[in-house]
Amino acid sequence: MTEEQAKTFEHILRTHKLKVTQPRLTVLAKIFSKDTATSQPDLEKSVGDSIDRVTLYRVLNVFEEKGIIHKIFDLHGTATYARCSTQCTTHQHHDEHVHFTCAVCNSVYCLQEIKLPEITIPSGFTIDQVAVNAIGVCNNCKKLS
Amino acid sequence: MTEEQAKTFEHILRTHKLKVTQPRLTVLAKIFSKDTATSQPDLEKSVGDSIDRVTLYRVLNVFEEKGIIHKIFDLHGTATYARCSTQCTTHQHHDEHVHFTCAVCNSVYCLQEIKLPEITIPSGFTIDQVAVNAIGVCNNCKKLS
DNA sequence: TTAAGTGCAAAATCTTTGCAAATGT
DNA sequence: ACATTTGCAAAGATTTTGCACTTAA
Repeated sequence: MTEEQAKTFEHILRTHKLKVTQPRLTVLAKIFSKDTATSQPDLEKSVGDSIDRVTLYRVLNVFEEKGIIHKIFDLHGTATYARCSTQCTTHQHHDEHVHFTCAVCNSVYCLQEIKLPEITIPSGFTIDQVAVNAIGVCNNCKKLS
Repeated sequence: MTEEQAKTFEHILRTHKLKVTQPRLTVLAKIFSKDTATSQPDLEKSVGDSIDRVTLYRVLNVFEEKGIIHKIFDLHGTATYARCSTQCTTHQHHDEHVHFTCAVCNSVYCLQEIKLPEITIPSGFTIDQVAVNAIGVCNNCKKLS
């Protein structure tokens, strides 16, 4: 983690009235370093025993509550986490972007740049948000095959 | 379960080379009686101890493998199950319809009649299927509020 | 100083596996 | 009769809770 990154992460934490601690900085670095969502198991493996399993759960939960990250479930129902767009606030997520899940490597990509399709629903229903998950094979896995 | 329904369910099982057993008939009846997907916990509660928990898992898994039902994860990552459309075959699911998840009652509706939007993805990626999940408040919960 | 956060132990869930008994065909 | 399916017990995995110790502000 560079000096500059550390500054950024510290700022994120302070903005959300969270104390700056090592576990939190580590988790932020892991999640923000990738353009794909990171699964709980992957996070757990990558932090090793530098962070207690329970602490990891708590850090992820508080980040989600504060709107720093959001949770997406992959094809197997495993929780994965990705950074929120800037508009996210506590208890008010706006993750209205398309997710792409690779069926090979199971990575979840947040495709911010693609605009959401229009959905029409039956009368009597109201829509708060639309989650779109395209499932296929990603760039990376294509190359490998 | 009416005589006629029993016939239908027996036929479904035989078609997929599955033996006709009480647990399987019960689960089929539960899932097919609703237009919303049924969660594993709900199923478990509603069958009580007429079916062993382990058997329920196995029945759901074999139904999914055979393409009789499909699995959808709700907002909390809980597995829910709904009948497959007729085109589903073993290991070849075609659940390309829109799901609507009610944020109040957590029900998952399969909206077969609504056509899928077009999605464009980055180059190098290929799409196999698109899962759309509209999240909001359903008909039922609207009335109650 | 002190409220917030962490780590450990332990509990509560959720899901899978192995195997003997029961059951459908 | 015999392969399939079930139920129980037990293991494995995942997530939560309680509480004492530590640490950031």
